[in-house]
Amino acid sequence: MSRRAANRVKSHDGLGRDAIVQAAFELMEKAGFDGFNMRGLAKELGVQAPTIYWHAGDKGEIIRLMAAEIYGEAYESVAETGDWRDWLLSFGRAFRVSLAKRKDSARICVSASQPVEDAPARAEKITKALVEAGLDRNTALSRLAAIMSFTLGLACYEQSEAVRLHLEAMVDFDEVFESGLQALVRGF
Amino acid sequence: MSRRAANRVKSHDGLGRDAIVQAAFELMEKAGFDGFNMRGLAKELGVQAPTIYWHAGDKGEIIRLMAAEIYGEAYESVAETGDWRDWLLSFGRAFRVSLAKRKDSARICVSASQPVEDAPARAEKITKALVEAGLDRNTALSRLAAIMSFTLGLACYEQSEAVRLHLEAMVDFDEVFESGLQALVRGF
DNA sequence: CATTTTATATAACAATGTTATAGAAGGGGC
DNA sequence: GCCCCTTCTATAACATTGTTATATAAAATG
Repeated sequence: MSRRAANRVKSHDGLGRDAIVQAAFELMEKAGFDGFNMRGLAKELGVQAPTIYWHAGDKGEIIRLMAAEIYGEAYESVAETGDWRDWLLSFGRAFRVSLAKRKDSARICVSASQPVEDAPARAEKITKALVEAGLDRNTALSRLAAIMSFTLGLACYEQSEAVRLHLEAMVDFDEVFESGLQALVRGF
Repeated sequence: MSRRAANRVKSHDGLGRDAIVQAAFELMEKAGFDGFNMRGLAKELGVQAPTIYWHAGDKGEIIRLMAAEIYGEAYESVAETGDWRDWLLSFGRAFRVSLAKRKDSARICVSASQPVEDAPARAEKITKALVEAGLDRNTALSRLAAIMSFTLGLACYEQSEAVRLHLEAMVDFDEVFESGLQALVRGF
């Protein structure tokens, strides 16, 4: 285990995974996705760039940790309810709120691809809830994927400066989201 | 106009904008989004990297041209019909087909943000068709945005290697798309 | 106190986007 | 024919950035 720091929980000083991810979000807020780099993140942490590699993996891993936090917050704040339609509505809104909180969150999620290690377990939890609420497993997964796709895709457009500049005068993204979400769930 | 080659239509030899964009798609096929770089594109064109800048601006511009082609093909192949629901279904499917044709097309679209110069005009055309089919302008824009968001978002997940590895055994993306698309349009 | 582990900095490398600059190739004007 | 201007291309080089190598300080451990 020469240099992998994979399952470190917390280092004895302030430079743990959590601190790095938090600093990463702060840098993302200031610099945006394109201006996000390892030296900037190091400066945010008051440290030199290579130090980060000791605690977290590479840049891709950090992006993945950020995506994990975005998805994690959505999974955690989903309202528990018996109706699968309410589950889907609640999760869609929670995902949107989590995305809206962070600058360039959509590009983080798209670049990260995999929401990191515990994502399957979390997706499994919500899928299970949908199954208990009456959907068969395949349908549950399909509809959850649709809700997530719609929410993520809209955030992509919303966070794209050029698109926003052209559309935000004409459409209200919150209205597009809410009506689209309801249409999707109603249509299922 | 010292160095902007913005409105060049075609150079007298083979190295025009179209050739560059075509080569860009070929390189994207081989190398993927992460392996896509200017030197590789130059090699694809049998030329040195700086030459590209004379014809086609910077890397961002090339990504934008690629996105423009993806969107353009979708706009062109949409079936003309009187019913706004059929318009939306047709456009969603056309967009999906255009995305599916090219490797990492979703990331191209997300990175490009702006579908390039003539995109507003094209979006205007389809919006107009929806209005003529009975929707008010605001609703037309909102629903079109929803269809595009869903289609793009699903492609993001589908083209994400890690997500696909975990989900493709459990869900059929074509089925997720088709059922989601129909649910959206039905729910409107 | 010696040694191993933990944590950081400095230096450096490779890849990549981009610019500066020089020069070839061809076409008009004298 | 010669000059010059536009058009295009290559070479060289620079800045940024992700990442690794390596030395070393600090802390724990025996």
